[in-house]
Amino acid sequence: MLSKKTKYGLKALSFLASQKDKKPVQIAEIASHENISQKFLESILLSLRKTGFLGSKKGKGGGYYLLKNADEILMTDVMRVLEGPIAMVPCVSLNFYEKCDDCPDENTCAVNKLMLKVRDANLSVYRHNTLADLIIT
Amino acid sequence: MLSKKTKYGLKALSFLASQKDKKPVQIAEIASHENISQKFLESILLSLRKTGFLGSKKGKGGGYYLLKNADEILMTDVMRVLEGPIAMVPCVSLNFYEKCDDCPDENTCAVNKLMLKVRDANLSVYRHNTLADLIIT
DNA sequence: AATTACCCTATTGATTTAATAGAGTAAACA
DNA sequence: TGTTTACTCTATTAAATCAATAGGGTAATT
Repeated sequence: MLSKKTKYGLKALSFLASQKDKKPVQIAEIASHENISQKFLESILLSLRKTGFLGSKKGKGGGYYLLKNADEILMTDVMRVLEGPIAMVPCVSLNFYEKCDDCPDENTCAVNKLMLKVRDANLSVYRHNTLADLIIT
Repeated sequence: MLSKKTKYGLKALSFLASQKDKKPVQIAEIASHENISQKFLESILLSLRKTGFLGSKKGKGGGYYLLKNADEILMTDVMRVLEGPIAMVPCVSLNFYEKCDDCPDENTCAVNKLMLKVRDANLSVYRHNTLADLIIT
């Protein structure tokens, strides 16, 4: 299951990408437009800022805005920040590899073999989609 | 993340599929060979029996065995029983569809659009792999 | 009849998730 | 310069899910 955090994060990014200009948008406006708990959204936007996707401006007329063009924001990067590893098991993860403690040999592991294919399929989707591809004009 | 239930279930199925004949294998033997808590494995095998993947035999010489050939067991079916819906959000699920209560319109939803592609990619993997494909001789 | 091994229910501890509360801080504008 | 606005941060909590454990019950085989 996709976490609410990821879901809300994607919706917020899409909303920002659909703005005409790159003027800051207030948290409250994003939250109400996308039906998201404002406080929860705050923490999500904060993590997107800390990872370089968003910029923020304080004070009157402040808010959040995209730091790059939507078509330069890859879904692989967004998903890794919001949802974590793309792989379903650590032993097939590119960025978060870990050996399974219960598995004697990855080369003969049925789970490993299947999850490797699943990972590749998912990666392929995320690599070929940018934030711009999610916007429906 | 893949749940332990699914992981263990896949390992147990693979172990059964790798047997020379279709004689019943005891829970204890599967558990020790695959490093799985025996009691936990019991409940998993039980659910696989109730969903028609396994047969069981009681008494001495009893155990679990595959009801079909490994190449007739599709990963889509196995995954749906063990892990649940393949889709990451209910609004793109084929077998477990549900409308998102926070989303006014699926047709313009960025999350929906992306997760539809992800679902198709995953389905494609699971549909083209059977239990036989997981076995490394 | 005794043994073996499956079958079932209930409970628990740990972890994660989603949300809430409340105080703090920095920037803009009059 | 002071006030408003809106982002920033920490802590807490309620709920849900996951993984495992315990223990007794039942059915089939020898």
